[in-house]
Amino acid sequence: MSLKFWKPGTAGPGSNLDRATEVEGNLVPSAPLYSSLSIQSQRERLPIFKHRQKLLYCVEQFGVIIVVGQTGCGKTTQLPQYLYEAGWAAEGSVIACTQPRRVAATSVATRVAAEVGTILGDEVGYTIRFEDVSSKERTRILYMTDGMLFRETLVDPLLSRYSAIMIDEAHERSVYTDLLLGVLKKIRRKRPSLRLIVSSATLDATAFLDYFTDSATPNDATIITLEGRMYPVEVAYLQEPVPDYVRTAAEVSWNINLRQGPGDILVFLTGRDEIERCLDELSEMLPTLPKNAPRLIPLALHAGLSTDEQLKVFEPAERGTRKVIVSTNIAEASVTIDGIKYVVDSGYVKIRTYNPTTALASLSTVPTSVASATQRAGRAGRTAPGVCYRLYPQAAFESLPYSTPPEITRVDMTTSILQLKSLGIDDLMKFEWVSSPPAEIVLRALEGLVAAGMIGEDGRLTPIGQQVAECPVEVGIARMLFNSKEHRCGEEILTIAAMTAVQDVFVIPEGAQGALAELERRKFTAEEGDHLTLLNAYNAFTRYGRSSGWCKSHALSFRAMSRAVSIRAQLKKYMQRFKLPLESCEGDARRLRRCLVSGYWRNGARWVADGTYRSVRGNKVLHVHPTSVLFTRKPRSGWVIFHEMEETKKTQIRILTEIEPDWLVDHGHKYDNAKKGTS
DNA sequence: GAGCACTGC
Repeated sequence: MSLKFWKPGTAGPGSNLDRATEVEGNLVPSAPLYSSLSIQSQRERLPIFKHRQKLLYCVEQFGVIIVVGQTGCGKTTQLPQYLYEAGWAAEGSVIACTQPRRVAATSVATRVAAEVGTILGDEVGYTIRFEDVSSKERTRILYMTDGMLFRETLVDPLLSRYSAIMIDEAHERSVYTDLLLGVLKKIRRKRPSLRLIVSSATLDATAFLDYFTDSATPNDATIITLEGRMYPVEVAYLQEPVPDYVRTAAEVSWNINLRQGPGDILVFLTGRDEIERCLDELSEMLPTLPKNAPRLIPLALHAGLSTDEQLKVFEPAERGTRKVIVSTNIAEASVTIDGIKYVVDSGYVKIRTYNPTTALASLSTVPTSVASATQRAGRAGRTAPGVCYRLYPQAAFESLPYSTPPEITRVDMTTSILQLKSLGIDDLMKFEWVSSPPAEIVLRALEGLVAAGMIGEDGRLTPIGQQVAECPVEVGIARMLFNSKEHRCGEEILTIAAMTAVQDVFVIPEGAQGALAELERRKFTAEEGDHLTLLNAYNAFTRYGRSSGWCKSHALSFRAMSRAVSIRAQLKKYMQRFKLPLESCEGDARRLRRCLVSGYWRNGARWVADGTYRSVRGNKVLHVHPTSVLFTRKPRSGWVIFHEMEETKKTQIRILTEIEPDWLVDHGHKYDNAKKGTS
């Protein structure tokens, strides 16, 4: 092991030597809130406090304020309170603060309610999907997910109950952040009294300033930079690139353990596979660990783990031991672990991209960005000065893109465009995007919406399109829900819709446990395919008391199943609102499958002799995903519809159900006639 | 015969 690092000196975010106190989206609840200091003096010690007057002045003078601040400056908890104290929530108006993640919205709201001295849900509350802990009359500061606020624009296009809206973590550029910013710019033209605060952790924030500054509003926006509260992080690069960063990551972690002082290690890799390989490498080396070295505790962290397994990474390392947490990108922003002193960064990340020509989503491993590498390094400096080892040469760092392309430029836009149309934004090319999605993606989405009958030839929403836009599901699934009336199977379709919306229902552990899990899963297997298998699993879950113990013994994810229950309850309300009957098909699987075809008819495929399928549209070679109950079996009719298609090493289809080819032909005719205007 | 970055409504 002769890896040579050199250190170009201290870099990374911030360098203020004070303990970070900003609450973030932790999996674990934050430590006890206050010790001896009063709430007021705690608040006054935050770095943001000395900018209070300036911030309030800017909110008076400008319509849009871009706030650049590192983690720990207190912007998320303090800014809404400053506005509140200055009277921005007078006369029943509300100050909103959006977060990209649910945990962040709830934990920050809890913290702020304590600071304000109110019960959560009273003056300070939060709104996330399935949970509204706020009062329409009394809540003045409302934390919410950005998706929730975007949804609110569908009901109240001017967001008239808000006096000020803070879009937090805007640098993450989630689809909803981008849609919201676009809509908010439009709203501010009609309602200039609304104040907008865009908060971002990176210096890239000038892009937001440019976005809100144009000839129509030349002096409307300003930018304020706040200092963070982070310890310095030293950055070291490899002198030469390495062929296998997984192996190198294990070796570097090993050397840190031998040569460096106390502190846990956080390793960034791209996926579960790499994480397991890295942990294997470390385990193989463990027997050779010198007696005087700290004992290494290797731990995995990725979204596929159960809550229990994820919580393990938060347990403090015992004396004489050191944790090595090998993680996906989940530890970059979603999960914060204290006590990390060393970060090992592979420099790669897996991102989803969407190819509108083939309508294929794919997952590919790409180099990270400068912004993301900086964020990763910062994970070493939360509680003490740290070191970040980048497993690539400095020259490679310098050639990285500044930031990862925003999500909106690389995902299927069907649902987003339906929602924008519902907001009355008919000319999508005139919509002021922060970053424009590629024209091909927009066109592809429009074409799909026309084919599904959501948009008419005039480019406007059809009556059913208007209703579907309100449903929080994909368009195909919504069509299926609406068509269940005709097929008299609303009860079952509702369950299937909910189950397809959650991923990773079946838990498959490694090794022998995995084989046992496979046997458990077979108990739910329906001959017709995966949709009915999911239906069986859901019905069994509710029949046996919705318990986590039952899930564990049947290889099901309790988290996923509980989510399905919530989604089903939510969708049920929409079905009732749209007067869709909740009839049961009474075990008539044929009716159920016909209804599935009515939603998924564009996703038809035909079995061929080598065990693969050919797509009806495009004759593409499709491989069945190994989780499918049809993975090993030829469907009797030779035809299936599938829920989704994704490109990994091969093009795979997930969640399949056997159908009769005539049913597809039926829908083809209907579509054709609709296009010709004869039906 | 074999696989899944991360969110969100």
